[in-house]
Amino acid sequence: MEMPTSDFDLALTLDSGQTFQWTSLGKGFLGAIGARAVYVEQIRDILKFRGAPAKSIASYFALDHPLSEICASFPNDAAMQTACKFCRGLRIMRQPRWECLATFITSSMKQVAHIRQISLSMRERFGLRRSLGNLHVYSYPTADVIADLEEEDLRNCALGYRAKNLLATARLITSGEFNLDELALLRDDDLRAALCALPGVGAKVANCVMLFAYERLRAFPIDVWVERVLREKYFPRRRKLRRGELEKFSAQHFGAHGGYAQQYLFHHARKTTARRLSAPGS
DNA sequence: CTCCAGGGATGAT
DNA sequence: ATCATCCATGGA
Repeated sequence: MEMPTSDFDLALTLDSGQTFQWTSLGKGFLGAIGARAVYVEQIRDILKFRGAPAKSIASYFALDHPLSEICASFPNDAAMQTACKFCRGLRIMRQPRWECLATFITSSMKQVAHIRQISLSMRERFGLRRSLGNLHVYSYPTADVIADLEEEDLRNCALGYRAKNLLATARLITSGEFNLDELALLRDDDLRAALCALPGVGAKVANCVMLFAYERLRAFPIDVWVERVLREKYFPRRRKLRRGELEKFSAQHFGAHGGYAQQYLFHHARKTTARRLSAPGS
């Protein structure tokens, strides 16, 4: 099957650090949407896909987001405009709630490559094997499945100290004490506070989950990369600057689609900041 | 080898 | 409220 798209860059979107499961295969990507194995491939403005209905694909990749309007709402400063140009076609996807929450609990103090490794390891060990022809992927393990594991099972997936938090959160959800779907009714501040009550969830992870799984496009996660960008580009000569000031500034400066702005700043910084190379001539 | 990563919880100012 | 420290792991 195939469908037309506009203002969409599949490879860019999948490489922007919001999801950690898709693997490059041939000209496209293989992954899972919920519990379905899916293959997607983009040729110019045509999106070819197998494994899920068009409606599901379009929703997952948020092809309905008015990207040109969103970009037009960004502040007209140099850093933002540079990032915006660099990220043309990058969309904030609609991810399943538990999958997104759990993945970002495991993301603490981990590089994107590590999060990906943890995520894939958990899928292979505890997820459901799903096939698409002769291709195979694994769904993300449900909260119920994880709740029945031991901490060591998760540590074997390289979660380290994060294992305890993920296990505790899974058990809160499985017990019915905490319902991720009911939270969708809450306004942003209440949703954030509710998520922060979960073990292993602080402001940053809560904002990621709000942005990537609750479609709260104003949520502005501040990780080490985004904090660097804010300090260097928006507050150059201010050595002492409180964290709270950065949060206040970003909430008012980037506006109703601050989450998109944040994602563009994040991805641009991560892809253009040269890693320190070892001493030349060695 | 060293450095650092899409941080959070805890306890001390 | 803000800061210091600890927590595990492995790619670069």
